[in-house]
Amino acid sequence: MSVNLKELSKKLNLSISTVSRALRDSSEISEATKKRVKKKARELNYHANPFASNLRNQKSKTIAVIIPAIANTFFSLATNGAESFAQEKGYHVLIYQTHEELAREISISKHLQNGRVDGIMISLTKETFDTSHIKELMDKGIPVVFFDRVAENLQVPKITTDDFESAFKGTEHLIKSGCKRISFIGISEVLAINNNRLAGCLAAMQKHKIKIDKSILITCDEDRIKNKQKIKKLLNSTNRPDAVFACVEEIAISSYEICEELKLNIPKDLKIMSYSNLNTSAILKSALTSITQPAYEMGREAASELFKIMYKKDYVSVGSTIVLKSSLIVRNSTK
Amino acid sequence: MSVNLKELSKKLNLSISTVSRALRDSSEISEATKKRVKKKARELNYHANPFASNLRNQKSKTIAVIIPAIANTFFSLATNGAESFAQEKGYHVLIYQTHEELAREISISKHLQNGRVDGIMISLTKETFDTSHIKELMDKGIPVVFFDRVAENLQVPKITTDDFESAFKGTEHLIKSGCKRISFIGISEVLAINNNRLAGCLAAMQKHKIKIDKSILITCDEDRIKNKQKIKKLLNSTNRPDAVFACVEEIAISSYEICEELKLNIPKDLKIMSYSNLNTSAILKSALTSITQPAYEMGREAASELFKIMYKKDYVSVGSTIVLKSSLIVRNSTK
DNA sequence: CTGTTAGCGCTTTCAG
DNA sequence: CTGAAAGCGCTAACAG
Repeated sequence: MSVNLKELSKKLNLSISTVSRALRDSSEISEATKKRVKKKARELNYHANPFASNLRNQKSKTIAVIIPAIANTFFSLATNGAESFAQEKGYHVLIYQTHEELAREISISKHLQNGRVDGIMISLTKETFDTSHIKELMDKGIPVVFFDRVAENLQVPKITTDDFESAFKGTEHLIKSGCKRISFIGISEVLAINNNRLAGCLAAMQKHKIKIDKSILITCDEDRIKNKQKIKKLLNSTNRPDAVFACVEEIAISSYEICEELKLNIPKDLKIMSYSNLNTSAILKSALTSITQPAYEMGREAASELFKIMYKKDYVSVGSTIVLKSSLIVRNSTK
Repeated sequence: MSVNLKELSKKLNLSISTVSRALRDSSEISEATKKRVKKKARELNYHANPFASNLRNQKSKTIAVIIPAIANTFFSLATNGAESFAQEKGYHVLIYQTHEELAREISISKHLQNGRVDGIMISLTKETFDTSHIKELMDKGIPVVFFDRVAENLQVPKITTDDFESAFKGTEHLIKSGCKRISFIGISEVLAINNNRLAGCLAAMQKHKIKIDKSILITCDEDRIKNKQKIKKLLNSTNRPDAVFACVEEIAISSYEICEELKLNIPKDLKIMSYSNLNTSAILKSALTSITQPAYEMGREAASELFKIMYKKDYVSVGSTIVLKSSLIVRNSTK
């Protein structure tokens, strides 16, 4: 169907190897032939078969991005950054969603052991307590980089934001706005981001001598319906918190929706502070106060780190961590 | 590095071809050997090299999704649908962003002529007036499907929503809420979605005898800054419209932000109606009224159509169009 | 500077 | 039911 090197070389009365070299600007080919070859290639609309090259070179010029969900502001921004970086480098990006299921994360990891990609960027699921599937990839020599949802026990570059610090500041902001009973709603008991954010939140409360009530530090799970019920129970109780610190956007939105149902006035009855990137639009700003992660930059940074280790011949990954700064965006009406 | 068929067959004292067949459940292999082979393969953690298979089979089990931007509610939802469908079928998804630039769309198309993917799903850029690059792909025998931003002159399956009808209904809603001076803010003069939405909007105005002022039917372009200025000028003028019909979410958000700057009260001073999928969150609902497209379903539907034509041996694509229904979500405070 | 040749790892006739 | 061998299209070592 498509024209290949053999045909092309025949038309040019040159050997296959000469043509191959000419097309890849090898220094051992004269300028004259290079020009002639390239012209003909364009004429015949020649495009190298990537599988043949990949097979020969043992590399694919492709990276994988594994994320819980693409339809999520943070992850789609990060994917944007990663894809943009990769495109600049002439690389292709395969995308895989785990839908927050460890089983899928494992299955995808297994699939990628075959060398289909030269490197992997991953943000773990809520459920990922064990990372031996990632370890296996590394053992096969496939470069891996974590971003945002990292596993701390693996020797892999990690790109995160300053979760503890930002949560600390965010909570201080709530306290300064007069909140005395702050609830933390998390997404996982195994994810570092969750635990760091919780720790930052608690530290701020401790510093300002706010009583910590463990019964209003809750964790959601996979079940959306149950989560809503949990949050509803929390917000509908007689000694309801006066603020919610939502670990992620998704939870902030659920909380917001429940406030509407319960006719609670935000921010009078309840303040919502959340990690969220929706506030790139003015719209969310008017509804809650948020901690925004530099998501696009994280994607680019992660890709950039990945390329660094991909380019190394004998790749020995180190567990360095790059921490980017989040920023606190204060709700309009609170300022 | 990785174990291959040769090694595996050596360990089993079988020929390469027998092992290959056993692994792919060929009927000409005895159950006993199949079992033995598969067990060993698992033991040795064997994974077929995809490039070798691809080269041999001339197919990649990979599709490409080409979109203007991934960090966009509609496109990320659609990508979610496409990726989910592909994952179910055991296919991989390559993602490419055009960033609304025709030049990139062309460059990506050229890259994909080499057979890296078995099929392509694409949503065009704002600038795409000419689609010969897509035609070239089709001529190379690569199945293509359009979704949302389609080119009407090509014989390709197209998945769209009922743009005219929904815009008509959305505009009627504005009119019934008392609007008398409605502005349409578009994104392109070549995209069918833009023109169909505009047509629907105008038709509703005509039906209800609302005066159409061409000076407030405007089109944005690539320049974000200029766009904001245009919209600001529109909303700051003495005979400002009492409603804006935003062709896409992006424009609705800009309009919203400008209202804040100008201290315009939404929806009292200005109503905003928009195509938007942000309203999956309660948050946007409280700010504007929107027409929501079934984005996830569109992604799945487009993937599904793509697979249909990919599976056909001698693929002759027809220009069938599948139209999905959008829904009008009315702003809370207006109900 | 150009050509010949040997694979990359897999699938698939064709023989047995 | 199993094995030998050719070849997918490209690259790179080796020769000239």
